Amino acid sequence: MATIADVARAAGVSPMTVSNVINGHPHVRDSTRAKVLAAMTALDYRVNVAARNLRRGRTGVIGLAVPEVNRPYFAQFAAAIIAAAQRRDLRVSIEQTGATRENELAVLGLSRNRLYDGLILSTVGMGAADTEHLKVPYPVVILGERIFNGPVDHVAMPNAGGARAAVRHLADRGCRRIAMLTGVETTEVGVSELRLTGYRLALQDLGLRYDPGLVQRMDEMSMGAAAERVHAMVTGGLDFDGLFCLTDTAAMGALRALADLAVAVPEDVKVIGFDNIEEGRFLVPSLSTVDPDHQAMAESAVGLLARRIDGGAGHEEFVSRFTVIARESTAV
Amino acid sequence: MATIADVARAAGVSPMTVSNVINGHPHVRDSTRAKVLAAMTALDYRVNVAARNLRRGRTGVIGLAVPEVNRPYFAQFAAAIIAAAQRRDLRVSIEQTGATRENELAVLGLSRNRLYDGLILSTVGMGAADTEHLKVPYPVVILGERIFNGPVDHVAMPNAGGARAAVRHLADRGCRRIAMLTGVETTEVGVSELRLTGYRLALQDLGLRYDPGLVQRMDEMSMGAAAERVHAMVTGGLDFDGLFCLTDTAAMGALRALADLAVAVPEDVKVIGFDNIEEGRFLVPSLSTVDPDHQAMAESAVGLLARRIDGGAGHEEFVSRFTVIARESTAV
DNA sequence: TTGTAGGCGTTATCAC
DNA sequence: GTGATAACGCCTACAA
Repeated sequence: MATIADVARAAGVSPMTVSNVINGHPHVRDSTRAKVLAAMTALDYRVNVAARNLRRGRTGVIGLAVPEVNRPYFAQFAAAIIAAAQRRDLRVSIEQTGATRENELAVLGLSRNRLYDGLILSTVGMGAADTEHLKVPYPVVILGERIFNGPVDHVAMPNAGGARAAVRHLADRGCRRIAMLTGVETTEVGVSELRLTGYRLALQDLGLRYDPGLVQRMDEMSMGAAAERVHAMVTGGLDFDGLFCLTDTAAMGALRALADLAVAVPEDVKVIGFDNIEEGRFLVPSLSTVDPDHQAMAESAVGLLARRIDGGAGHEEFVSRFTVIARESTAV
Repeated sequence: MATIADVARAAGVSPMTVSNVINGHPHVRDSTRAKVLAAMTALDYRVNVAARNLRRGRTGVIGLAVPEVNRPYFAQFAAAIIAAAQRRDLRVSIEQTGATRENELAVLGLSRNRLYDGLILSTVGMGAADTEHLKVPYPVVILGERIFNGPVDHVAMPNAGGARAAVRHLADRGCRRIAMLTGVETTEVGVSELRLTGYRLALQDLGLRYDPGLVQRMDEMSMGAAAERVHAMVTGGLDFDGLFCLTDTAAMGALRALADLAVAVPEDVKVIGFDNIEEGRFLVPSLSTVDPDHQAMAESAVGLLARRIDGGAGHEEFVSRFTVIARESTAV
């Protein structure tokens, strides 16, 4: 529990000099530096981050708010964010919002207590009407579509474009009755709606009729819910030969349900997901998907936030590129 | 950026009274409280956490160091920890160690900067020889076996017991040549060794001969590495009818490799994992596993840490119960 | 019930 | 190249 003052006393210098040594200031005589370093070692000195934060007005911590870390996609994203932050000497504190609007707003409020230097917020429940809430006195990067015109940076996925490509991929492999497994209509520009837009655009491209019966909405994007829904679709006699799932996680559930019902994938139904979670490669059959390049998104989110923390102005938007990854679940 | 002083001025009271209102002290006249609250709202006052931390000597943040959040098991665990911490008004900052000894030690050092009130450390790379490093001036809960006699609490999994039960489960279903997919020998009491102990004990119980050739060690516990290794085992002509995988993640890779080689699961080889990750239920075939009750472990880890933060003494150890979950991969 | 004084540990400023 | 001073915003003790 030694303080700078203790070290200064031991080294026979002033606290300020110790501080200068700690912070690598150039104008310190080598012999002085040596004395100070020796004293620091002897006393096992550690900086008190709270005091430094108070003085500097910064915490060195950024917040990351995601629905739940225990979802492969967000886990992957969180891992990438933490790694990117580490490279910039920032620590990451994670908040779980459960994908609800209230919790997303609560996180914005929390951070106003200067807990974090900045916040990366994955918006799922919030909508355009909540733009006001984004007017907070610290940098925010929204992970999601440009829902808001507020004073925030955005890191977006190519939702519509990726979905469009996924559906085209199914059609290229011969599918004509392509179903989509998506979420409930939350906000007009939520992930579900954007990917649904891509789905519809693809159908148009292909000259296929849009059949609302093929669009299946689920309350919750879990493997279990997806499995149940697909089960119901098949036993209910819905006719489809392709299935585009909103997320890979949902696709995992779908694959399981199809296996239960002895519907062969890809022979009877071809399945494609979205996110490229690591697990997809190892499923049986392995899962075709849209890869939105998390790495680039994470790097960009942290980069934008860091720039803003350092006083950068102007609101930027980053949209990652995507790739369609063809695996067994859509093989011909 | 209003401070307590600003609020006090606006409300016509002293800063101390504002502080009392903020912290819910009882002896404040209602009318005074009302005035203060009004001023706080008007000025949009937010406490400065850095200042409060400095004064209180606490940060309200606990560190959670895991190899990587992007591994289903640790993601699940992290989610549970964060939820448990949230219930106690603690925030969780995550560090990724990559399962290396150096990084685990580095995290211990980091936290000495009073960044966290306490630390939950998942030890993988550290061994008994590192006990010294655990002597840090803040509470630590080790997630892992009682490797150390140091001044720390432990939250342990029933590694040996769970492994023993898993192997017995395979034998009960008719397996006689049971292979184990495990990690490299790191520490004498690492997860790999403990579960291997369970494996050997089970063989003894069953009167089966221990065949070192059936114990397959991998450098890295990933799906990809496991798939490769199992591929090599089969194409190399290794004779086995049961496979106990160190983790469910490894088992996912194993299942994939077996499918590639047209080895039927469970008919030709039965497979069981360890961890009960959520995905296991949805694999094809669904994965039998040992469930170590993460929920209880997480709750207990945060509970122990919170108690220590609040000054509790004495080193406790919590070992969770386990259950063997039988699914398709070990069906008869 | 409310207010005053002081210090938590660090660092920016500016003088020497 | 080094150091004195002051301040970051809050809260514990004590006084009124």
